[in-house]
Amino acid sequence: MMADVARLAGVSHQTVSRVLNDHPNVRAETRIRVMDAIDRLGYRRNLVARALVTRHSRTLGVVSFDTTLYGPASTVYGIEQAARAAGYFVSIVSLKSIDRAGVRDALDYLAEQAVDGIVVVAPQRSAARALADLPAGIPVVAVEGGEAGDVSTVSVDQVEGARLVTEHLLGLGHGTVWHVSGPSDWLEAEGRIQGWRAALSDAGREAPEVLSGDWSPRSGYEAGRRLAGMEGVTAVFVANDQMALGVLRAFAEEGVRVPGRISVAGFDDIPESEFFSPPLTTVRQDFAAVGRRSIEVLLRRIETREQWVREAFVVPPELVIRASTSPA
Amino acid sequence: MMADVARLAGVSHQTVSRVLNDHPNVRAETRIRVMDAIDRLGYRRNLVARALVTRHSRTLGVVSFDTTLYGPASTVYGIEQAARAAGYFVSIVSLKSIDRAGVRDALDYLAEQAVDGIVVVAPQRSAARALADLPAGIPVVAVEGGEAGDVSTVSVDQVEGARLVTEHLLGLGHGTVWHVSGPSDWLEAEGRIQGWRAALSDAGREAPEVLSGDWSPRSGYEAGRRLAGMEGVTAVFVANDQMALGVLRAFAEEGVRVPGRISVAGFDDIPESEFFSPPLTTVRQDFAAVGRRSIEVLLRRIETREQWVREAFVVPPELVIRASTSPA
DNA sequence: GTTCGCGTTGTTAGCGTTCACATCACGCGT
DNA sequence: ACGCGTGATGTGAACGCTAACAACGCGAAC
Repeated sequence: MMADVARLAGVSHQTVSRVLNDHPNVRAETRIRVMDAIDRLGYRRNLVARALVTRHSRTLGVVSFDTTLYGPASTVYGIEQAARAAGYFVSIVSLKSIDRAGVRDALDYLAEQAVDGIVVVAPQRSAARALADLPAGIPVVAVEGGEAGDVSTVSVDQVEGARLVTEHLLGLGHGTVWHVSGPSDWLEAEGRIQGWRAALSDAGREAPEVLSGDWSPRSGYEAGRRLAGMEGVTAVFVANDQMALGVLRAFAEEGVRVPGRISVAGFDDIPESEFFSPPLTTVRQDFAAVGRRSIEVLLRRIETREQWVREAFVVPPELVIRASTSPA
Repeated sequence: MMADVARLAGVSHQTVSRVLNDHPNVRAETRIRVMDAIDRLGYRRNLVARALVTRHSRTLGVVSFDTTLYGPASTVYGIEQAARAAGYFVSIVSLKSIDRAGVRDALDYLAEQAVDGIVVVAPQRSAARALADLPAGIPVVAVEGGEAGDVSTVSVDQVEGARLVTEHLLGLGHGTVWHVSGPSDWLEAEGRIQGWRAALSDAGREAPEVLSGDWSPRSGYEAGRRLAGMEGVTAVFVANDQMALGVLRAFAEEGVRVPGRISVAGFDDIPESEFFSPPLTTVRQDFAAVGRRSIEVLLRRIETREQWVREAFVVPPELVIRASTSPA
């Protein structure tokens, strides 16, 4: 412990502390002597004791949902990188299902651990609602979350992304665009539906019935079977790339040529999309940027005790055009 | 803090502590009074102070590489679930590149935070080597790691998995099986090559030249182009599903029918594989089991101060046969 | 009726840091 | 020669909890 180092260096424990914290008022020679003692003893400061007195753990909590999926995994990755770069640890709680109680528990759990702040990746309405009753006093930022509660949010502009693909398809001359959506509880699913609807109505087209899936390739496959059997479908916007893969599979089985007979577009731009058959037109989300941004926002709140203003940061999506879409 | 609760409940702080720690010798009535005071005040104990005196943080560290990939992400997810179920927090460090220095830094970083134990997801030889010089005194378990250092390991039996696919292909009557491998620094890549070689040589066949990739769909695509141009290739075992997707894409472009002319098999069974065109024969790895098992091993080491024996746990892989492989 | 044991509760002393303040040496202005 | 400011260092307390032990009351056993 610190006292040992102090003894070996012939100084007081406080001086050792000063060296460790880069306090200016330490003579260069003393500093060297202390440093020397530190690595002679292989001393490593005890951050727990430090956290006790400073009341800062330099740990951030992250609550996320199924970090097995590409989106959340990438976001969490971005968060972790940014946090570590800023000298913070990241403690993760990954929920199986996001319901209000689950989120509450996770937040409590993290609060107990005395994290300095929390990032909640809350893509579901139910999760967003749980943010209404937060443990008091801990800064929180929501990623991909809704407007619930008194919390700043960072997210990719889903509406805009959906609008981009839909307009792309309409621009190719398709009379209308069908949509396979995500589960209705998800804010992202909702945003994509909104953008799709908006683009259609701006073009004076009527929105066809929405087919809905659960993000999984299988649900896309099932939607694809239905679409293949329908008349006059020439363009489909699928709410994520995994489901789009399922759609493509169903079309392949049914002998529906893509993009020959039906154009298909996805959302996310997972690494695989470029190699689907055919390569998938999709919307790229910069998850890393979202992660970075959320940490920025959170740290600003933590480090400056500034007057709190609720903000909503939006990261722009990017349309990636590949071979799965073509003129009508 | 605890004193407030004690005052409100009319007991000493120590009794509050006892209630919080489920100490047996507290009168039922007292316990109730204390509990009552606790949630009347919204009191939450300070785990930092607790950790300082108990010298256990109930936090585990996880060092992983690119948690964006399906395998690591799933493993980390399994680890987190298991750890939380056991009442431990999980602090994650996700490395961009795994070199010895990077792993060392991560371990140091976690050691400073006073984690009770560390799981290193160390699928690369260089990472495994870094385990040789660990911060002393902290229990460590390596996942997918090699035999380096004095560390227990938990992993899926790569050799066996590769053997299973290769035998499956040979059993279908293919004269030999080509292989697209992962990067040579990866232990998993090596294990898969080994199993493939073993199966071939057991069947008295010669192993063709290995094409090597970097796990990415693109590298699989490039290998696929090469294979498509070669004579007499009828079966290919690709070291992961993402690269297999690339291979399938290349074959589709070159007009090589799968499995008509060439059978293709992968490794991992990512959720997408079932919906590739054609659905991919592959080897399923139970990442969740690996995660759970590694926590079991680690906690046993932490909680019982038993004599330390190095162990290597192996989780069996499972062959999943789909439409991408057929008789020669 | 005294003693013993046991269940329950209280008291005190740290855990290893940092913070606030005290101290000391030294140089400078007057 | 004196006081005073300033930079370098030391001292004691505090952070909020648990461990160890002490103390107390009460029923059983002699």
